[in-house]
Amino acid sequence: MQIASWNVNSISVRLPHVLSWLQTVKPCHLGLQELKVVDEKYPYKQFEELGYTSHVKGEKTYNGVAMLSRTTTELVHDQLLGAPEPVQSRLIEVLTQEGIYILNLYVPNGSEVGSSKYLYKLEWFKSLMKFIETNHKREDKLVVMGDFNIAPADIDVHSPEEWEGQVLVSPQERECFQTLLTEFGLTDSFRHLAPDAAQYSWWDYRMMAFRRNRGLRIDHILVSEPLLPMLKRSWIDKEPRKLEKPSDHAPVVIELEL
DNA sequence: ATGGCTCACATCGTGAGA
Repeated sequence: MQIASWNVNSISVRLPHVLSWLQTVKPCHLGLQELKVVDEKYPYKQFEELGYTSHVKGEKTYNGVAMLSRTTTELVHDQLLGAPEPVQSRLIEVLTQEGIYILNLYVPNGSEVGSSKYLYKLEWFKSLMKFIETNHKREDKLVVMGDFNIAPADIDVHSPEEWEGQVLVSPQERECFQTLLTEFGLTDSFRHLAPDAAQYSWWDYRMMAFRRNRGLRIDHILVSEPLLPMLKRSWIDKEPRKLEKPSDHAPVVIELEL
């Protein structure tokens, strides 16, 4: 069973890419981030024609997340209770028929270290920890995935010296990420299966960053302890990033053997 | 060198993203 995550940077603009990618990879579940549409403008029908039903938490202009599945899933949560103001559409959680909880996240970007948006990001992350603590046990089959807007280590950064101290790589953000892993027994699936791989999931639109492979690995799929023995593959699919008018993020995928 | 792309909008410059 394949589970994937993709920040599409506007579902309206990226719909052809997402439809094409679904037909090629055929994941069982796909979490999207940065829909940038209200629910009413979400393309439910086009996905249904490919056999995918959607749970959607949209928002005007910014943010917005969705979970697409080939099998029926139960919507468990579509908001982060206790999140700082202003409330934004950044979390959606479903329960699959196999009893796997999939928590799909769009973590705030943080703008600049020390800015009010950076503080919002840290507060949001604290709320996320409380949310998971409240709603899950370590024994749960739990996938926490999405755009974390955090590159966990220097190996996840094309030029660590250029990025040192910047947002996405700051020690505080990295500490948040590591605490999330240790508190709930979660494993970074990509890093677990490829301890030394320098691969990225996001490249700036500017300065030909993709062609020069100047990227960061900030999109992640974390799995809980009960799921770890089932984890067979984890990869980042750079193909859609090569297309015309791409998202700046690539899809990330795991394969579980149930 | 503080830009560089891309997206949405009570759009045609601005805020936001990362």
